[in-house]
Amino acid sequence: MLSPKKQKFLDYIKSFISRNDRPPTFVEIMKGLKFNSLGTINWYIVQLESEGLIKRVKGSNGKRALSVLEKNIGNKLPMLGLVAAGMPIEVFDNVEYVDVPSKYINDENYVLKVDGNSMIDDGILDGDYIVVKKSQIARAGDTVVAILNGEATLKKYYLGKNGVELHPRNRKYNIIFVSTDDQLYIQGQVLGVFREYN
Amino acid sequence: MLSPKKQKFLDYIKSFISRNDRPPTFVEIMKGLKFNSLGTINWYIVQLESEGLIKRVKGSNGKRALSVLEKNIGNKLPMLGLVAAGMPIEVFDNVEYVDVPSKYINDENYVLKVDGNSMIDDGILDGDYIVVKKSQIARAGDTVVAILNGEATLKKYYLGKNGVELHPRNRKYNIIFVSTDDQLYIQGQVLGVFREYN
DNA sequence: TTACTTACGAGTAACTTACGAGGTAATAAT
DNA sequence: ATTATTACCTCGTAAGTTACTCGTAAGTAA
Repeated sequence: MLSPKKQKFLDYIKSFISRNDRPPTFVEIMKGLKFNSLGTINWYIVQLESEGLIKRVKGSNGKRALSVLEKNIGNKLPMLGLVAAGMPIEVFDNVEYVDVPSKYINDENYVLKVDGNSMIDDGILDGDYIVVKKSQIARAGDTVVAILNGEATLKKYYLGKNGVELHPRNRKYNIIFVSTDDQLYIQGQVLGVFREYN
Repeated sequence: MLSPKKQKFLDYIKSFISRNDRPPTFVEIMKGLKFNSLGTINWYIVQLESEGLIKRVKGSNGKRALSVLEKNIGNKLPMLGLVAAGMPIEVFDNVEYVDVPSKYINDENYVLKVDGNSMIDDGILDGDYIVVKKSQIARAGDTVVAILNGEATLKKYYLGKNGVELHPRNRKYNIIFVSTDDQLYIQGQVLGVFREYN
């Protein structure tokens, strides 16, 4: 938990970057935050770096520059894209971060937005968000994001007599029996679902 | 069991953290709780720590050493009880705190666990958690927690020709037309739903 | 040179901790 | 019926630590 002053310092850097599309120099921070010494700025930078919240990188022209790591963006996970039945996952180019319960915060997790109704009988509706944990394996009964022959899909994973079965949860769709000819990758396991009302 | 004064003290810390995203200083607690001595604050802290409800993070002493145990930390809201169709809300006596997206953290919100299937067609299943905002009013289309003649229920709120209608979202249940003889209290508006998989 | 980053020593205010003392109120002992 | 005893709570202040700030100087890359 960051002290208020460090938080303010970090917020300034973030907002500077979003305003100017480049990180501030030490002098700019000093003026913006009304400090009187570069030593103070450096002290904060060292502190924040040691706490893993920012890192220093070489700027484009060789001068040093700061960059803020994504991980400090609140209790948020990247929403990587849409998952819809029968389509590759559509990845957004500018990733949004969405607020999730803090227990899900972890490097292995990400968020997808659900497109379509293939899981409607499990209460996963079009437009819901799912928290996915990267994982190549699944247990029977897990809800998983799978890539079958290049197409992504959200299904329940089961083991039947003849191997893996992917069950949609919508009576209109059929169970998929995965044969040995098929290429199946489990991409992740669904940990949670959430939905917002306005 | 905690004495009332200690409970109040602990509650103050918890609510401070959820309001400000950081633990209070001794002075802040002193002012907030209208004590006149830091010694009193320290006495409570020592007491609560020895009862295992609080811990100090920074070893010996130092600034901002106060921190509440994980159980109470973070983005949690009280889960006040169960809401089931046709029953008063069942209030738990020892309130649990559940993790929710941080945007929902605020004194007006709380969490209920859903018991029953009256909203299944809206993807709200038995066992799901709902985030509820205390509110006596509702807009048409809102999902609300309402008390109708003493019975709590989770329904969608609409205005029909003859006044308020409460719609379940399960074909097996009927729409409730609220008459002027009925006592209807809107208790809160549902802001979000979430569900966990194991 | 110019524009910037790093490093260091030292000071101060903010904050926590320790300690001694005292004041109720309830229960037990005389 | 008075007096200890104990648990619970409150105060004031001194001492100890840390977080933050400064100024200055040296280092590094275009």
